[in-house]
Amino acid sequence: MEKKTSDDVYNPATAPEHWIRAQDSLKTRLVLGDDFAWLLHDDDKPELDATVLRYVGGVDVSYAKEHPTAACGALVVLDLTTLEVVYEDFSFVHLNVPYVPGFLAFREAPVVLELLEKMKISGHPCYPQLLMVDGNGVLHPRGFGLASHLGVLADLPSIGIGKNLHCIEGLSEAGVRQLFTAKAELGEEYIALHGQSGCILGAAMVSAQGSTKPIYISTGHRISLASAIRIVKLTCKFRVPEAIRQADIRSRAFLQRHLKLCLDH
DNA sequence: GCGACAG
DNA sequence: ATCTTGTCGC
Repeated sequence: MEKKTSDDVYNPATAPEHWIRAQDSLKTRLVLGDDFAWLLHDDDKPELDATVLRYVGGVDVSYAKEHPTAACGALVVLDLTTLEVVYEDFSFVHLNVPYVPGFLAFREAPVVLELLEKMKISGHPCYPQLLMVDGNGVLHPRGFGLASHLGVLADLPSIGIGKNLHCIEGLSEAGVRQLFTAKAELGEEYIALHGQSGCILGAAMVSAQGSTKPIYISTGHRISLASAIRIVKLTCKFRVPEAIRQADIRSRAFLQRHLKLCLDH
């Protein structure tokens, strides 16, 4: 039988302080600069034997309104040369942990880590060299959002993508809009997000032609913001980078299929 | 005190 | 996050 661990039980009275300690502990392992062996395809590459980034992972978790505890985690892998999906896997689970702003990882990370571990031990040749995450990295109240959490625990370079701004350190959508109108004439396609302390937390970028709403990019783990921005540009067919977009679309479809099958039985 | 708050 | 058809525009 399944054994309940402390992770399975959500105690609203103790969870916040427990979670903060866990985030602070994991954060000691966070690497903010480029720390990977591969190159980007458009890099100058004098080393002919160097590996080029090819397999980009995307993860997401979907939910169904009528079943509040039901969730579907998805892991997809894209071939960067074609932006086609070369691997997909899903996991239907029941979540006991609620969404609490600032603590998304405690709800969504376990199912994603399970999918990554399953692929890794299978020895699949397309195991991702980089992970793109639906949620922020260091653009987070304690500098350790879902993308950083997953990057550290999976020991993978990771990029955080927010579709909405998590307003911390005085950041606001209105402020971002103003910066964009000011920088638009300079041909800048993204703007740096400066915290009150002056450090750069991430970037806002208008990633698609017809879109005015930016996405919010931040370092997850083992990658610089500059490299993260380059990779996001390489993977955006639409506003949301393709790896995350495919994980989102396919996890939603899988969840609906799964729920429909449950009704028949 | 009040509102805001990644997914 | 979740639900959802048509419809406006290039």
